[in-house]
Amino acid sequence: MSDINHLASIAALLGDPARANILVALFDGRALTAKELAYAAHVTPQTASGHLGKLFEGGLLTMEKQGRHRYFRLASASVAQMLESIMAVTDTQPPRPWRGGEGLRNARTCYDHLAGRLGVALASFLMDAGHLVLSSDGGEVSASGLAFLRDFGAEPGPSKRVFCRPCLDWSERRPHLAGRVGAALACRCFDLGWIRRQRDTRALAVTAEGRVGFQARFGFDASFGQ
Amino acid sequence: MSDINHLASIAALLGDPARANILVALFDGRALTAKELAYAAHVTPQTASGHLGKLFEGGLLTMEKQGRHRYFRLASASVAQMLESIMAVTDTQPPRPWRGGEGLRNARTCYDHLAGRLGVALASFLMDAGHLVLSSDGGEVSASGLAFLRDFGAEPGPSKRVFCRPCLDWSERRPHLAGRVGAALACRCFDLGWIRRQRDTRALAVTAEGRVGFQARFGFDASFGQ
DNA sequence: GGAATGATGCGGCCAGCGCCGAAGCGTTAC
DNA sequence: GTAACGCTTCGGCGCTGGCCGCATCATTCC
Repeated sequence: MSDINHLASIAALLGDPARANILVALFDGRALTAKELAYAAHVTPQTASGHLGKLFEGGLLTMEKQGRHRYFRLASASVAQMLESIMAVTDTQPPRPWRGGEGLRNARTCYDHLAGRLGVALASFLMDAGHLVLSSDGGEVSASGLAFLRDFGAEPGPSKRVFCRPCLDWSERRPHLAGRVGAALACRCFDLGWIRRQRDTRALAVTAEGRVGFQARFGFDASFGQ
Repeated sequence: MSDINHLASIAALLGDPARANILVALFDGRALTAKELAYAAHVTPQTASGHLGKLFEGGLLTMEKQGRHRYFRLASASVAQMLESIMAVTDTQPPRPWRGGEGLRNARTCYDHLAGRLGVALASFLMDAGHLVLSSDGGEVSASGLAFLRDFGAEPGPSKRVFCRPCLDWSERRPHLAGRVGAALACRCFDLGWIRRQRDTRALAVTAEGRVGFQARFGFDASFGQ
């Protein structure tokens, strides 16, 4: 009883377009200020402030003050996964024409890991090389995969068995690599300067070093025909 | 742009208490009539009809006419997973006192698999016996586990590698067994008559045969102290 | 055919909520 | 100190949307 109302109240928070825009803007895991989020949601700062208060109250966001700025970010990975699962539903629906930018299709972040053609290409390479097994239900990194990741500088952690969470890509409709392994891989690619975030979009830019690096290490052309 | 509005519209569908009640009532995968759902949502049939129309229009439900009845069920497993992930968020939040029935804590269905103490106990047995490895990120059935399941009559499918999706239990806070394997296991337990659905609740009843069977096969007491 | 039942359509009521303008508070910059 | 900036609170407007009573249609039972 009470928890169903709680479910509904959480969902109602996501149900307003302005708040949905705010959450999606934060979906890549960054922390943004109230003003930036107001811009992202296409509302005035006052209105955004109200929404942010509700989202914070609802436990979906965390906030930290820094001088006269307030930085907001998603409260946890489970919030990101919730957004992900809703996007999965919006996508399994009538094949509505996708009018988003081509940049988002190529490469984007999905909270803490990589998605789009880049994410799928990475996962494909690892699978083809026998480093990874992935299905819709789960996945696992092999011994050779663990060595490969370690050599690449993306050690996923100390646990003996390294499972991964697959994440169905809404643009490519193929699973890509999420979970600890996906996060470590994405983090390393940022560190190497292979990919860079862009302003005002979740789309990622593959740098010149990145194109060379992905070709050399992972054997695919990260320009995706551009 | 357009897909964010779509996300918001889906979330708005879940954001109304009456619709949330309808979806949760359908969460165990059964098909229910419009009247039953009106009762579950605590609204009149007219109101429920409106809600069902919206949910159907939004692609969250499927409907089939049978005589003068209309049976509704969740449109897909991805809808169930969406609900699951929202429940996960509602639960990772302030440790609000749980006022639900004790029956639900013991055994319930989670769309197509088993949850509650029963679900966790099953997963624990399989893990202790070396039949299953499960973490928060993923899981896998071992060769011995595959043989065990086959012998039990719950063959999960022909694929060489059998991964499982873990599902964080909101009452036990431990992962239990979802995905194809979880569904096959639950299905077999129903077939054997070990568990039975109850009216007007997602809670399951463990039958006398079930208590004997779970004790013999899985080595735990399925009465859970009752 | 007639009555009962399940489901839907319509009209009207009303609460709730999103929105912005104006004003207030706190911090930073000069 | 003064000004600029970021953010929040308050108040009022306007509209969406949930709810039910009543009526209608379709199906089944007798």
